[in-house]
Amino acid sequence: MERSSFSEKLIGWYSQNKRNLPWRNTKNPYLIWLSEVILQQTRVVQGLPYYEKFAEKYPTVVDLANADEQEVLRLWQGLGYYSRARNMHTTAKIIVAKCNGVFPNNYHDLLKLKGIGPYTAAAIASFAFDERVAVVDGNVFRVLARVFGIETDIASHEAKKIFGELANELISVKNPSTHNQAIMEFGATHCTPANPDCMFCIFADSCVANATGKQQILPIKSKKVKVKNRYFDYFMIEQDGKVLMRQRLGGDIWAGLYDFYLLENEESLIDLEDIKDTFVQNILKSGMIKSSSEPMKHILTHQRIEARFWHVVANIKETLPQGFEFYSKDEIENLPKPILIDNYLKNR
DNA sequence: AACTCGGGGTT
DNA sequence: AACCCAGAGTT
Repeated sequence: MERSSFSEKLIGWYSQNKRNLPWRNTKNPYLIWLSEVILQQTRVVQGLPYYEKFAEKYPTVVDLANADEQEVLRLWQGLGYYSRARNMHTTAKIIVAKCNGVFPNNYHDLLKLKGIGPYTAAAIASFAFDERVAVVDGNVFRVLARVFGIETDIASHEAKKIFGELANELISVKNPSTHNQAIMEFGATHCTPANPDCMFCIFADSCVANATGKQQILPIKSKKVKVKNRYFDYFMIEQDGKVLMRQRLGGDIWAGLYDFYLLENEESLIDLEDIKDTFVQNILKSGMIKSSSEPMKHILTHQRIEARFWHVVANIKETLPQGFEFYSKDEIENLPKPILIDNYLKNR
């Protein structure tokens, strides 16, 4: 297929079928950046309310830079992949401190920033600054793999190069911004993973997958996530109306978020008679268990967590474990928390 | 190149 | 249950 033909068909389709999304009505690089970070590995419908909240609370990069990290994480709560929020906050501060609050205006410089990888740099550069650089996201992999019959494993190093080069050959010279928007929109709403609408497709005549019936196997992706089982016994320790919590450190899920005292086991939930943790032993000696929840399943992409909550009213005299403090109900409301914790607090 | 980082929707 | 989502950072 001719390069210009591909782009013209795509942009023609887009003009008729595009959704009206708020970040498409701006050239503001900050707002575009915000939307792109939110949409990394996140569906539009899930990210939309977060975009609205962030854009209202932090209208400029300076507002975001001046915010407390905890406040940013709290606003991000429920969206997952919390390093996105922390990196975005870090980058906002750098842009204010080192770039006088002005966004880098090209792919090369954007790529240097924390949390901005090849996709996001291309998105900002093309949408905000009309640079002719192709975005390559999951949608683009799928559309190109099918239309051009590319069977390279998209998880491979090679695929990034092959699909990237093809995407950059195809991208419109005249309107790279709309082209990039269009190919992703086409992948998201027409050339969908499970049931692409090949019957009414602009590429029906030339699409290799349509001709060979390979829509279901393309794109080819080898990587299989291995899921790890984890068992969490959480102790919500209450004293004088306040609850013991701590901020989680890096190196595990939910870095920067707050949760309760946790006993984790590899095989199963804990046996109350068999607790070796001295802090919990002491708590249970001087205090009392007010309730225990049914085991709750919390499914992540690569982990399957079974969690149980013990509500203990305590009378602690010893020093608290490292990092733990008591928080009032109002304070807890403002802490960023994993959805698992938030659900428990709301529903108990 | 492989691994890790969430939560939710779809099939 | 498996897959995917406007991916990126770390090792």
